[in-house]
Order: sequence, then structure tokens, then C-alpha cells
Amino acid sequence: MKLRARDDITDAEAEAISDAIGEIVEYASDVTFIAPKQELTHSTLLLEGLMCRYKDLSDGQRQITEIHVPGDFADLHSFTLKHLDHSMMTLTPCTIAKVPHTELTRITEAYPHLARVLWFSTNLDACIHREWEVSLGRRSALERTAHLFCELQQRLAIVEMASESDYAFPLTQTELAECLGLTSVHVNRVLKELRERGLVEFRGGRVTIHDLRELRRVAEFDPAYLYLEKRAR
Amino acid sequence: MKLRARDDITDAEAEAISDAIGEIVEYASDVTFIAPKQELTHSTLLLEGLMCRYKDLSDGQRQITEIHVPGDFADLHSFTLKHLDHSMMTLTPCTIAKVPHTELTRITEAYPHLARVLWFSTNLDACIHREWEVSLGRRSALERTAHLFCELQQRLAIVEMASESDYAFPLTQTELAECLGLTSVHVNRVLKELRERGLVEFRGGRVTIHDLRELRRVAEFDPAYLYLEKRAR
DNA sequence: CGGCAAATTGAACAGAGTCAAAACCAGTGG
DNA sequence: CCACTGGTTTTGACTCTGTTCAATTTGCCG
Repeated sequence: MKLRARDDITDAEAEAISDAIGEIVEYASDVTFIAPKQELTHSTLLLEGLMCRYKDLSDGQRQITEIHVPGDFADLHSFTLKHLDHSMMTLTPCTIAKVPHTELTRITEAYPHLARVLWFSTNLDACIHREWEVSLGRRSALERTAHLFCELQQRLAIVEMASESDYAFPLTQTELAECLGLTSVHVNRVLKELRERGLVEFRGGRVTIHDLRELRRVAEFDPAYLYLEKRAR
Repeated sequence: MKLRARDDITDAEAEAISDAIGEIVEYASDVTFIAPKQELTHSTLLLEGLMCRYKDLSDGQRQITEIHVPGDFADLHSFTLKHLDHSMMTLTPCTIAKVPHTELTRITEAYPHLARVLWFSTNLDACIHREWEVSLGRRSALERTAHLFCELQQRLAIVEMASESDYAFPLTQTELAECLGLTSVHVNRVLKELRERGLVEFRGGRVTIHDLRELRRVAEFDPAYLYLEKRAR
């Protein structure tokens, strides 16, 4: 369904994906289920919950490099990389479908257009990475935090898990800080300011947006990098 | 040659790539040759020179999100994205080969293994983006600058354009700042410190490394994210 | 020699980090 | 039903890394 939002997928292609799905697995919250260098034989299709990619530093610091929402083929890039240079962790309890790499080889060879759609979806991850680089490199803590809330609102809205004014986002402020390249103390102060300015509230694992237009203006959020429009075959 | 460093490419596959190459073009330095939203019909194989991807902010600030070295299929991701969300600019005079997307469709359908190798190369860009996120989010200005010098040393060494102790890197300090999410003034001070510590010197468009081991230690540089080892077919 | 972009330096300032304490809150067991 | 626990959030005071602004120097090129 999510792929169809951006590309025309034939019934045969959709069925090929369904057939490729192996085991369905549940993970608890806060579980690192892929470590760097671990050899991988399947990719993870996220059905329910939130997860993230992150890298550790030797002093215990951590940088989350992307958040995944339901519908994301979370580690499809492991199909070509064979092992990852980073870790993957659940942020909430998750339900995932495992898709063996051998099946991916089979269906991408049988359906070249589907191969390009999947390839596109890993390129979309790179688009998100680039936008985060801009946030981390150039936006202030406030703008950056606002931007993250805008991104998640948009991405969750696609899968009907966010309205214009609110969505579930059960991270701790420490995890938020690990996304934003800030300390949890500073994140707390920024959240206070966003709240006092009447833009967003982050509380009890929910984001409540009071003024989406203004929030986007503050964040300088332009959803172009999420490639929402439908693309030609 | 560069693809062969990481994957076994058959002669037929190599020939298919050669055949796919269209026009060879020269660009001057500091030319933005791809703007966001521009519809693209070919991808750019960088033969000579350095180029980068960057995003602009409304206040004139700019974040460079990746640097490309000779041998990189610099905007292969435009094959699946159709248009980019960012710009591409030359940092030096460049020679490039244009590869029409129609040709890419043809050769990836004819050679599925080659398709995966090309797919891999766009995933490698994402790996580099993630490492930059870590730098921008968690490393100090000094570590971050050291890390960039390590990355370029490694990537240029693959194409025999860098030794262990020096390589050409003709950027201005302002451009360096745009990579590092810093101001040019601060970059200047960081370069001074790196020089005084006897680690690296950046001068006259060259990087001279006096102590690579120590530089890597300071930067906490682990080349794993560049996937240098050869991978199974 | 002149012109100009790039590099360098200094001084003052601000955004974000550090450290430490306090308040809050959900879940647990008595 | 309530006290206890541990993790999370909140706040204050202080520090420091990196920015800003402005001036000066350097180096290249015609």
C-alpha cells in the first residue's frame, strides 16, 4: 500500500512481494536486532511500531541516523550491503516481516520495474539522511526539533497514523536527543520553548501540533525530499 | 575499475557499462549543473575532478552533504528519483560521462547482477551520509574535520589519487565549512590546531598528513562504512 | 603594482553542554 | 491503598565550544 502511494504497482508485482515474505516476528521495545558486521540473509519490512538506525561512538554517545515508520522496508539496503555498518533497534514493540535476500533476488530479476521501485525506496532513505545532515549541520536546536516533528507527521500521515494535529511518538527525550545531536537537557528546554510558543507539545509519547503551518515555517520544512508525488512507471 | 575494487564484474558487464556511456562533457569549477526539481534523463559518471551534493537554506546558508571523487557514479540516484531534492556542483574543473537513464534501464534489465552492483553503489552513498550525520551530530569541530580528511584520504587512495601522507583537495575553507556544518572562521582555527598538533596541514589546496595513525585515532575513523572489502557475487 | 578573494586574527557574544539536584510518574509489592 | 523504586523530566548555575563582527594580512593573477 505504501509503495503504491508513490508508484504504480501491478497486481502481479504486489503478489510477488507478498509471496516473498517469510516469517512474521514480534520484537519488544528497545531491542537492537541488527549489529554492525553481522551477516544478513534477509531484510526487514516494518509492519507495526517504530524503529531506528543508529551508530555508536566509543565514549557511549549514540547518533540515530533515521527513524522508520510502518510500511518502511527498514533494512532493504542490507540486500546489497550484505552486512551493515550500523545497528538497528526498535523504539517501540514492533511487528516485522522477514524477507529473505534470495527471494529479493528472485523477484527483482523477475520484475525489473519492481526492482527499481525497491531501489527507489533505499534512495529515499538517502534523501532523509541528507535532510538530517542539513538539520544537524545548519539548523538551530529549535528549528531542528521542529523539523523532526514535521517529518514524522508527514511520514506517519502517509500510512494514516498521524493527523494534522497529532500522532503517537513514544520516544524518550534522551532518544529524541540522539536523533537531534543534542543533549537530553537541551532537548527538554527546546520542547519547553516550542510548547510556550504554542507550536507543538511533546508529552506522554504523543506529539500534539497546535499550529502546523507555523511549525513548518519555523522548521523551514519542505516535504519535497520525501517524494510524495506519484511517479511515472 | 572502481566497481571492480568491490565486486566481481564480468567482461560482458564492463562492456555493457562502456556501451551505455553517452556524451563526455567538461565542466568548469564551481558550476551547479543540477538544480532541485529539474527533470533528469541521464546520470553522471565522474571521471576527473571533485564535485559535491548540497542543499541551500533560505538564509543563504548551504550544507554540502557528500563529496564525490573520480570513479563515483555521482548522481546515479537520479535514475530512480527522476529529479533531485538537492543540487550538484563541481568543486574543481571536472570531466564527466553522461549515461542516459534509458541505457541504465536496458543494462540493469539485461544484467541483474550489475543492477545490484549499481544499487549497492547508491547504498554506499547512504552509508557516507550516515557517517556525516554522526560527525555533524556528535563529533567536535576538530574530530569532525579530522574525520573528513581521513575519509577523503581513503576514498581517493582507492582510485590512486592519494598516498598515506598527501592528496590534492582544492577546496576553500568556506567550502570546507559548508561540509562540516561550521563557520569558515572556526574552520580556520581548527585547521590551525590540527597543524600545530602535527596531525595534518591543509594549504594551497592540498592535504598533507603528518601522522595518519594519530589523525584516525583523533577522528575515531573506522573505514568499515566505506565497504572496502571485496564482496561475493 | 594593484586588485580581490581567501586566510587569519582578535574580542565579544550566544547557543548548547555539564553537573547536580529536585520533581514527577508508572509500576510493584506489601 | 500506599510506600517504594527506578526511569524520565524539569530546573538552576556555570562552563565552554563555536559564532559574530570587524579588521588585517596573505597570496595569486593580470
